[in-house]
Amino acid sequence: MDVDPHSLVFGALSSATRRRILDVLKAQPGCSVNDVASHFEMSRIAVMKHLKVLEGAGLVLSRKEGRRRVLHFNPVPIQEIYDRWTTEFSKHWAARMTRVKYVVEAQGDSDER
Amino acid sequence: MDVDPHSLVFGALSSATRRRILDVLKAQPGCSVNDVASHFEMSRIAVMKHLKVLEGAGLVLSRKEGRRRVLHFNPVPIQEIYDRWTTEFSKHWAARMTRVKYVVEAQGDSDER
DNA sequence: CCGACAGGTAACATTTTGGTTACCCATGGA
DNA sequence: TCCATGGGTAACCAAAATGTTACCTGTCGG
Repeated sequence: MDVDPHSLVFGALSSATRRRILDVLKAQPGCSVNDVASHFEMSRIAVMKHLKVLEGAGLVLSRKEGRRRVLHFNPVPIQEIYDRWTTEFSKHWAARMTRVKYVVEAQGDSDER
Repeated sequence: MDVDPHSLVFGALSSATRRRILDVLKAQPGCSVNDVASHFEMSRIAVMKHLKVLEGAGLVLSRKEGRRRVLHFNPVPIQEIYDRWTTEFSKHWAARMTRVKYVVEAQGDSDER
């Protein structure tokens, strides 16, 4: 995994567990680390590490409140990737569909992997 | 990294190298493995492994043509994630911006990471 | 004040990732 | 035919990711 923001966000989202954590934070904004951990089988420490990855990608915002850490989902990084990739891929989408269809058909008899 | 399609696509995109490979395939559709490898410092084998990851995520389509392997970028998996996440996050975006702003301001004095 | 509770660190084990070199196979051109 | 070219596999290695347990720190409630 690299250091640029894109890689951090994609890397964070590449784990089903972390995406589930985001779901929890969306459903219960402002909840604590233990609140999140209670939804998973793994140890609280493992959840904390996932939270650190998510926070490093900017997908989670947190602050200490007394002895609790208050967690919030932050959609902004996703929105940013969204905006960039829309403009970048929009020219490929409709235009490419025919080509992709051709490729898929043409490889019908080839070796798959 | 898990096995579900989402994780595969996000995982594939989490590497700047692999995103650059996609750029090459977008610019030179139908090019060969060596064509791609010529754009990078690393060995051809390393590039092939990246291509395998991309193909596993459905982002690259390939077929054998003589002794060459012909490569194409496939935007469909990104489009699918796009569609799903649009509907899933759209309710959070505009609505959340005020909350996020609040959170950011409120944590102004807290520890950052 | 003191114990329970929430969180954080450290050290460790295991698995996955990302790269290498060495070697093999197939094909296409002279 | 024969060899250069493109591709593929195997074995190996270092580093990073992902989980664990053990232990420490700070804060809230009684």
